[in-house]
Amino acid sequence: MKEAARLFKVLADEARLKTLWLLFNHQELCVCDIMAALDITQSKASRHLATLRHAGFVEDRKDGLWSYYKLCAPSDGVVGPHLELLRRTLSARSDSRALLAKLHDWTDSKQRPVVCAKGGACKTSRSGPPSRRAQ
Amino acid sequence: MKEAARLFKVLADEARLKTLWLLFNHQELCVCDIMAALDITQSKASRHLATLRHAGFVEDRKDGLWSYYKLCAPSDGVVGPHLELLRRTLSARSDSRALLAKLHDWTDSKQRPVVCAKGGACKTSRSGPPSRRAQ
DNA sequence: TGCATACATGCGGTTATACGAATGTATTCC
DNA sequence: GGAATACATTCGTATAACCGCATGTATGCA
Repeated sequence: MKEAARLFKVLADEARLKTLWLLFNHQELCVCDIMAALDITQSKASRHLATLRHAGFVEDRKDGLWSYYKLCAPSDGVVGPHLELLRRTLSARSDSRALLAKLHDWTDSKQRPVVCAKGGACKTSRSGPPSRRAQ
Repeated sequence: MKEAARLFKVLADEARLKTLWLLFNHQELCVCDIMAALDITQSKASRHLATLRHAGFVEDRKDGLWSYYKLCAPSDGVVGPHLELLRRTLSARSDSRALLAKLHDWTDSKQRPVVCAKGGACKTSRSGPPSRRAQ
């Protein structure tokens, strides 16, 4: 029962819900993707991702300088059903689609470093992972 | 999205989860029932019930001195599915059954004011609603 | 080797939450 | 009316959550 409350507490934050929603719709995302889509600072994105990771919602994978996050497999049966329900709940909302659109704008811009350099979304970085860069 | 976070925040408390669980299994309960089953103070029980009420999870009914709480009808479609999932999740847990047993011990004792007067569960009251009293 | 990048984390401040204790309110019973 | 009861609410406080800022760490690149 205490455990259930702990899990709900992790879900009780808008930034974390948005992050989960993005991960529902993408295989994996790096920290700068979350930063750009949610328009938040790097430390905030990193910390919320750490919270989700500690709670067993997501897992990370390091690749060079980048940390990629993705949803954990819904194995334990406690987190899984709630996430699935959350996914369906959010799917019907317009702000959810808007958030996805913002992420797509960002990932598109990552292909064109020039555009990104002029935009205000990226403060500390001006390009995505090397494998995704157009150059 | 912000609204979803707000609802999860209401669920992110053990006392409130326990209260909801008891209301899953009983048509309606008064504040002293929650106090006894959860072994918490009156102000704590009242406050958590108010939180659940403000969030639209439960509704209250006044009958003389007593306030009876029950679950709201799952009409809006946002709260309902999550509560149903919570209900099923908690059903499988042993501590959930223990909590129900504790409530039943209390309601039984309400039929015998003498037993309740000796117990430590009720601090400010020594009997249940008049309609349920054995005398 | 030196610098830039991507991310994690420690620190201090602010805000939100939870709590017990006490008080307030409405009701019932004598 | 007065006491007792059931509950709500206020108040002060302790704790936790969240955040920006700064720094630390590891990696990649010239």
